[in-house]
Amino acid sequence: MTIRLLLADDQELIRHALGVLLDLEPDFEVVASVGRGDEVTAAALAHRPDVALLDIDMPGLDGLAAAAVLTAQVPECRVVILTTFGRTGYLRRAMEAGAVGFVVKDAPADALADAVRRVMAGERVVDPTLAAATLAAGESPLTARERDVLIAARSSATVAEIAARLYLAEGTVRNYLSGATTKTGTRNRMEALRVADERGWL
Amino acid sequence: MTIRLLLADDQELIRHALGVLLDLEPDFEVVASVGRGDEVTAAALAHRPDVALLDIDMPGLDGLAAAAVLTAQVPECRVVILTTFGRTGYLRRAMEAGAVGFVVKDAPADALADAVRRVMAGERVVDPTLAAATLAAGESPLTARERDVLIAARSSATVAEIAARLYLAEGTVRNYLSGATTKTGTRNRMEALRVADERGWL
DNA sequence: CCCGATTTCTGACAGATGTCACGGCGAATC
DNA sequence: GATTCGCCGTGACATCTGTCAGAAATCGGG
Repeated sequence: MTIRLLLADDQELIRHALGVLLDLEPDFEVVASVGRGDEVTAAALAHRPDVALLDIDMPGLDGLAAAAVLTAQVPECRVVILTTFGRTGYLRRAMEAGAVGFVVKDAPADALADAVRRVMAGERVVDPTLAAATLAAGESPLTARERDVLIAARSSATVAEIAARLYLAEGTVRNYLSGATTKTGTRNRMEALRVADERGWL
Repeated sequence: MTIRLLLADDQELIRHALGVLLDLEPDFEVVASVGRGDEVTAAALAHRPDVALLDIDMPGLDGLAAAAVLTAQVPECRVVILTTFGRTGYLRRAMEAGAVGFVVKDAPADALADAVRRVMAGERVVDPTLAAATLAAGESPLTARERDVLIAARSSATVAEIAARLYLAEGTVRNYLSGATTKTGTRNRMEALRVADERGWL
């Protein structure tokens, strides 16, 4: 019984190389391969893969959102997130989105095939180094409001804009941003934003 | 006559997948594969590859520096830089470091093998989309001093620290940073730094 | 219902940041 | 030689940003 795979990664060269690598395994077959997050569900419906390997950085729809849609619409397809080590903060959200595996691109060569087989066996698979790092990062210490403000800060450059968008006084916004920078151990809101984002606190 | 290849990329899974992909070509043979920039030269001396494929993001020594060392010490080995689309600003510096090819990971699947063969035939190979983008980004509009200050700003967080390091008045540093933000079309020095870095202006 | 604790929100203040107008210097041009 | 132009360096000014102490609102337990 061969395992049918769907592959999603926006870097075509990488996607193709991974496809070749996986197709070499006698019990694997890559049945679909897409370069955009918003093509994942359609491809899954058309080709009925057993496992979907999704990158996080993709145009259209990111891998986490794609995972959520996919698990809702094609529940028999198991989702494995495959991404860069820097994006490890998304582990928790990936699990909430219904993923059952999380493999980093720094992992040893055979980790991917191994993860696929174990996922098919019903296990959840997470790189142990990664799990430890996530555990160390811990729960988000940010309050709901601090998170809101940080998210708004991502698209709005100035405090006044954020205040206007959230219907807050400027002082309030500055206060939340200050709290966020303290809790992230950074020195300004730009760094706080980056750190919080990396740790999956947004 | 088979073409001997050296592969350098810090993401082991990706490196292995690319290795498998290239080894499938009948006229290619991957003779060395390393995960750090500072291992490139030693591996090249030991295995005498015809072409070295180098990623830019690597620990130890980045791909550009590795390319410079490699072309100096093993001049018969041709260097092809293989990297992410976001790092395209490094094209000029890659060429200055002695690279004869520049392939992005977004390229079509056969672009890499094609690039290797053309490089072996004595051609220089650059993705046309990429060349156009680089041309559009153009020469750096930054003055020498503005570049210095931006580079110092990368490691020092505050204006006072930069001023102390470069023996300038704080006002002067602020002035250069202001110039840099204007020329990059950004709103603060953080963004200016990021943009200038992406475009290879540093 | 009341009390304390937590969260939300605000204005005030000091310090950092970005912009401006200015003078000095060297190279290219007329 | 005089002029023009671009780059380097500086201080002054208005604005933005981060931190603080504390008021109002919310919530859960006694």
